[in-house]
Amino acid sequence: MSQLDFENSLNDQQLIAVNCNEGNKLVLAGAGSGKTRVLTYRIAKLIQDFNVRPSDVLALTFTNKASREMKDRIESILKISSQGLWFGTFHGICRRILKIHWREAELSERFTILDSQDQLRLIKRILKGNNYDEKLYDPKSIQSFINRKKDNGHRSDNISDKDDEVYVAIFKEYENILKQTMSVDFADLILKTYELFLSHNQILNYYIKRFKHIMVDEFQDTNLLQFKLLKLLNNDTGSLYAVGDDDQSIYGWRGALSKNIRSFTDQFTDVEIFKLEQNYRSTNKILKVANSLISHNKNRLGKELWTASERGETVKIFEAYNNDEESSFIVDKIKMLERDGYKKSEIAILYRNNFLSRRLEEELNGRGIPYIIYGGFRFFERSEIKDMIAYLRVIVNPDDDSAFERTINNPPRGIGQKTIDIIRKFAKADNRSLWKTIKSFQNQNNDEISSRVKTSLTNYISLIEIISNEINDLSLDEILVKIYKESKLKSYYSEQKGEEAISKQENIEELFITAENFIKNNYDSENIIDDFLDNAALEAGDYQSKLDNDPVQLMTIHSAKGLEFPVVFLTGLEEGIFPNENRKSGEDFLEEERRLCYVAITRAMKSLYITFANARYLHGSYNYLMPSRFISEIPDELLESVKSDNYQHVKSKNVIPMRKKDDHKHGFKIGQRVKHQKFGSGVVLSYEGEDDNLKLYINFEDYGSKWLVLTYAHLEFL
DNA sequence: TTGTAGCCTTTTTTT
DNA sequence: AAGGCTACAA
Repeated sequence: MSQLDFENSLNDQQLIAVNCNEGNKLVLAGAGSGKTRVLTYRIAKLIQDFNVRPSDVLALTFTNKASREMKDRIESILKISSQGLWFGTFHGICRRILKIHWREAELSERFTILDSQDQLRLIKRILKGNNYDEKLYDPKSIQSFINRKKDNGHRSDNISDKDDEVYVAIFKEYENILKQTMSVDFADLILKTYELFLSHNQILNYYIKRFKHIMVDEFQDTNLLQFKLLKLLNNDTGSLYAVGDDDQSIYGWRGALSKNIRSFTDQFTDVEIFKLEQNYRSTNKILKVANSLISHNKNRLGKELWTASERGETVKIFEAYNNDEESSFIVDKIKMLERDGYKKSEIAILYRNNFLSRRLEEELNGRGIPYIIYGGFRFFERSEIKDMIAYLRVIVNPDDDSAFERTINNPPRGIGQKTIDIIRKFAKADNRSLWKTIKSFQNQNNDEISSRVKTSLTNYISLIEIISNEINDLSLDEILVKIYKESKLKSYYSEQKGEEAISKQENIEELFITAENFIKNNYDSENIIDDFLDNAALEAGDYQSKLDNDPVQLMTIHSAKGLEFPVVFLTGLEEGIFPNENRKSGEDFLEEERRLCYVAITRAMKSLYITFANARYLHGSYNYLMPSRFISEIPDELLESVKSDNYQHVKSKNVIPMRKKDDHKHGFKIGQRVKHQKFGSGVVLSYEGEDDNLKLYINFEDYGSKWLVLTYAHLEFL
């Protein structure tokens, strides 16, 4: 075994954190301080010098990308195999455990994983089935209610009496259906594993013994249940090695508790804490920008990153007229950076939400620059792919109602809403799945179902059964090809004209290739179909415009966490978009947005461009927007304002000039203070429409942000 | 009853 | 821009 040179690969602080004895450790590590480096070298240290077997180690992350990244790094520094070492996301690892102990977990061997889309559909169906008004009971808030409960370890029979009765009733029915249809949702993967451990001591003990060393990256992202799970596995005898940074906590909306970092010392025994405050990633100037921004947050454990690296270039800020100008500026710069010797894959474009990528994609496409999008319009979320996957799901598990409903009349085969409602009614009455219900129609007369529909149902049943029977003789990709043909989806799409149908067909062809690759990469899989399905639910699949080995990297800030790039473009810095104001804007929420911005800034190693646009197409219409408050929270002297004309770099004191076009014929400006009879005083954030239809978006001090029609609002301009 | 064209609403972030 | 919903034709 070749000896690793720990001394020369790590600085003093890092070395202490890597060389420590076994036991519970907490590494508080700032952005770019070599967090993942420490984690990977620690694993190497355990295996090399502490004689720990790889199979004694469990390495947990939050995103699939982070997990792959860690695995790659470990395998490149460890010259020995990491075989037996479990890498994965919390969800992925729990799925693996549940697949092994499905019987004890009271699951079916081939349970289905519902993604959030499936979950939402199911909730809508329950609402409809009970005649609840969707306006009164918003499906999305019910979805987050259920998820929040489960993330905190509660099921519907274990709920506080403060909760809305209807919500609880829907939660109950929801759980019932999951059970009936042998499905689990994302939260279930964790919760079922937790419950399995609580109810089966011998299983828990096995894993306590097995995972003597548990490593957790991004510890600030753990939720209550994940924390409890770690505590169970730790059992006061194991060693948990957690790495985290409260300033990078950006999953509060998903139930993550950054205070888990603080609870760590109380809840685990003899915790030793290490701090890594030296940043190796970014230049001094980038770091200063990051530090000045995050200092506006009150709720921090407190730490100041420093760096010994060069001062570097000043962070650039670009004010675009609209999103067209923003994207063409970025592509201009990319071409320039390429001439300067940067590889395209060293350049990342980051944005707050996925739809902001669209205009950027167009521009990149139009000007022949290859790119890859991580997440975003996910491959496995495309409707035609979901359709194909749904067929595969029905074949594996016909009781999977969500997949059944997706496939029963797709392509149209004469089974409409009415029929489906009838099937549902019987299914609910008999407490069984939709599939079992239509099977029972075959051998009994039912006057609610016409003979024509009955034939259609029988055809559907035999379609599924015929493919099921051949499942053992065919490979995964052959099964998919067969589904495509036999389901008539193939002829359905090819009869349609238009670009959309063509692109759908192409995507399905792509799915066949994905399946082939999946077989190659998982040759040791015991059940390739199940693994493929779970992979489709748990892993989104990245989308690449065309195959190229040097693409520009596009992703949301959330998925950029943990990564670094020599050049970063941080786009869409406008009020309403970033900070995003879709949810109620409490102080906590704003701080999380600010941390998100901090994460974005600290991804950059050498140069950082921040861009914002005065106007942008949003939801189909043209909107005027204010620059993000985050820009004004960064001291002017740390930013250099650049013009789209490449050669004219103008240093400006006033980074956010008042724009001429804000002066509107109605006599108000964006940023103008106004007074309303009922809502009191506020500030104009943006406007839309003209003349009598002119609507103002006003942020009232006491009532929050509202759209008001100018003609009716009787506003007083102050 | 089903299929579909066109209207209406609605968009955070990930597993 | 895309999905859901409604109204209407077949």
